[in-house]
Amino acid sequence: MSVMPPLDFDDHKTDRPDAPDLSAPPCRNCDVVRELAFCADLTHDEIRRLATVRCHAQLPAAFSVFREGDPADHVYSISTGAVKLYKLMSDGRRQIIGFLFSGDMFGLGLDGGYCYTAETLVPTQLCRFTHRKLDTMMDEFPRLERKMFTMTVKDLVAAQEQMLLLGRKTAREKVATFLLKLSRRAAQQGQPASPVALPMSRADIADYLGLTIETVSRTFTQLKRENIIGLPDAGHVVLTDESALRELAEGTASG
Amino acid sequence: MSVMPPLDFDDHKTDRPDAPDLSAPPCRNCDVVRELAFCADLTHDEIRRLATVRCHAQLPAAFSVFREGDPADHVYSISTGAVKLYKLMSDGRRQIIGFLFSGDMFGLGLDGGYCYTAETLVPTQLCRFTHRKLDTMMDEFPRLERKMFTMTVKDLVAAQEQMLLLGRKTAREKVATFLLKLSRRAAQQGQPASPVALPMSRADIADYLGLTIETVSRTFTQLKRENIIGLPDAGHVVLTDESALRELAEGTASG
DNA sequence: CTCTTTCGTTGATCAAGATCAGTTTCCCCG
DNA sequence: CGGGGAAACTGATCTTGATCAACGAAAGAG
Repeated sequence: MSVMPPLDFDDHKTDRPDAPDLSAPPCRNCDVVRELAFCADLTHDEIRRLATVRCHAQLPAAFSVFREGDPADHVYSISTGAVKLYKLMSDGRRQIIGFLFSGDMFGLGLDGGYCYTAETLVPTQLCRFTHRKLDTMMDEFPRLERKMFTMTVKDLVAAQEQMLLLGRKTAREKVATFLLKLSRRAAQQGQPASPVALPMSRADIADYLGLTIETVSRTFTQLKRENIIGLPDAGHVVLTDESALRELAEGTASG
Repeated sequence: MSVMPPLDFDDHKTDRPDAPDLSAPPCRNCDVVRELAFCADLTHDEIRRLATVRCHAQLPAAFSVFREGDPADHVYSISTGAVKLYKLMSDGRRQIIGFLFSGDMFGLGLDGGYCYTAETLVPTQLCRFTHRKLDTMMDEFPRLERKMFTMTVKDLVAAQEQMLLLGRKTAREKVATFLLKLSRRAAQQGQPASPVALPMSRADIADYLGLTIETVSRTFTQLKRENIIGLPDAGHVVLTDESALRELAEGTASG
């Protein structure tokens, strides 16, 4: 169920953190997502200050950024790419907590250890900050704290929405909700809303929706037969009938 | 499934908000939970300032504080009592997002409307603040914002834990996890950890755990037969074998 | 105190989705 | 281009928890 990534956390740690070529340009890679990321709302000077404590990294796909239980020293922001967060039970059951994209932040939590594992889905550029320095920055720049607070509230609202999905929706409703959410997110990022890309595997989708791989697969083909979606290949979905999908997602569907 | 409360929101609004007898003593009712509530960490003077914009209320049981979709004007903090937060689907399916107790805060969210309904479980004393004034206070007292931020991160971590429960745990595991959580929370509030009180109905528990009333009831009696818990009455549970419960909750149990 | 209503428990049956068991498709790599 | 392996798809069967139905017990109204 949970395959080890090609490189482990320690390699990662020793490989790149303070590599000189990465810390040079002040948030150059972030320009594109400035509007969304937690460093939005800051002035040019504030971003320059923030850049002095950040550390940039380019990671390959299927790479573990950190694991559940690791000492929680850093907070991350995604410049480009995609990340999944998940929790594991001792017998291997897995729940994916979220799929994250450009501008998303992760790594916040209680003291004493990350409460989920973070793994890249595709080659990903990350911005990393130590908790300690970020706390200092928040003291200096109230707008930074406010923005991070707001983003955390948004995450909480999304988590509550996901509780409704996991606890009360049927398989069809779960898949429909998932596809719409991905589509909206893609649009928000300036990507096409309809042939929506699925950078994650069927197993990932299943573990995100509280289903099995088989049920996800069956539901996809079922929706395709009903001409609600199209499946040009396993990694892309065409939202042929978005209104049907919306009705399905809310549980308002007839059939 | 969702019965209307005895009094509606408008009654509440017109009945008490700025009633003189409620705004007089500066957080007298909060003294007991000062350590936990979001106004912890503040100096005496800061609390005095905060008290000038707060509004206290005593609500009966089964009272709607606000409903999903209502304009989100206020943030609430529980002085004493218990509250449930839930989301509804159009066909009546319900997901309880959380059970809240003394010191807990609710009402944060996106602009434009509460994304859940808040209803008292028992007679409850609440502290109410307008978003606007609370924002002003946060600007003045960075410690206040920091505390609210921290509490929101905690809520998020709890929500992620609940996603694992809803998506991947069995009925037995769900119930075991729920009882342990309640017990720990009771202990933290200075109440006995073992004959733990269940201020909510079986329907509430079911809608919190993504189960039906019948399954919750059957699981309780099953655990009772196995001498893992005791059920003196419907509203109390004795944690007879806490370690068995812990194993069950983590999915480590043998049987 | 009794009637009524709601809530909780229990039993019988059902069905959505899980599990088990292949088969097909798509990549990746030689 | 062809072979190996992983990922996705599909079919058959099973199981958990849902649904349907009934009953008992506690709580609230008159």
